[in-house]
Amino acid sequence: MSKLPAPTPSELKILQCLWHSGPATVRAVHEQLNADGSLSYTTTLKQMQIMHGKGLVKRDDSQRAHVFRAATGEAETQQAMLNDFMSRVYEGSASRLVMQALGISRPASASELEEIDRLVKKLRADTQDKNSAS
Amino acid sequence: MSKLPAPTPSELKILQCLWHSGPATVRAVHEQLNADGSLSYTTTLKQMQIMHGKGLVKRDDSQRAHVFRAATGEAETQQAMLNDFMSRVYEGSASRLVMQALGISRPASASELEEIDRLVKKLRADTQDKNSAS
DNA sequence: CATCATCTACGAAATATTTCGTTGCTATCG
DNA sequence: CGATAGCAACGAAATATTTCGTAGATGATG
Repeated sequence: MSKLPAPTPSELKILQCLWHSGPATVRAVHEQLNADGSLSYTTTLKQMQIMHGKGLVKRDDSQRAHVFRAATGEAETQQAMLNDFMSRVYEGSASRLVMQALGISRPASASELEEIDRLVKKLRADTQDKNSAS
Repeated sequence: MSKLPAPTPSELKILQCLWHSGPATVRAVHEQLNADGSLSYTTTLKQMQIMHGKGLVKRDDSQRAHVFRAATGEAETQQAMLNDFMSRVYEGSASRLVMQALGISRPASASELEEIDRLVKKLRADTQDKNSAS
């Protein structure tokens, strides 16, 4: 149960590939990640071998072309990375992070804002509960 | 105007020191950042020299002990790092990031949630405006 | 069966990051 | 004035990340 290391930037790309497309061979990942062919096949292979060494991916080697799958879920990994990022960059203040995220880019559609609004309401209710309970 | 590189984790710690305490010497930064004395003075010095080379900090060397200050504002730097993080980890979806950030840790006080609520309302109003204007 | 394509494994180079020791300079104190 | 403390500069080691070439094994094709 030794905690997994955070994926590096290029490791993250591979994980995203596996999360979105499911278990895959090195070849499949390589072609999806490298449509332009700027990187060599062995680069992707090596990357995934390193990830296997770190425990970031699991490997089924019963076939000649090994099949890899992510060792952790996408949300779980994002959560861990977000926690690290939040404490490093925002010194743990979720609200400052959230406000900057909402402030800048606004890919947030009306329905997404609606969802955030609901979440805020719920959290406010929880806070209220805690305060009146203490 | 060549854009500045993102600060590395330990560079970020030094920047935070400068943002919070204002311009300071290597000595001052070192002692604040290293109360336990686990790192060597020259480590901090070298770090700050590298940062100067990258343009992350400005240096006043009119005194024997040079005085450093952050080259960019805290919010500006956080914004840039957040944009990078958001596109790398959440593939650009601010709302997913926000919802995870609000979901996990909840250092968000009632007043902070209030503020987020106001921001959401404002963004919703903007979206409304845009839709009815087009 | 011989050849060719495909796959894993391995070593290693190039770059970035973090850390420290040594050197040489300049004030300050006795 | 001479010793000492504090400072910047520099080189360099240790580690992590990214990339690639070569070698060896295995399966498919003619």
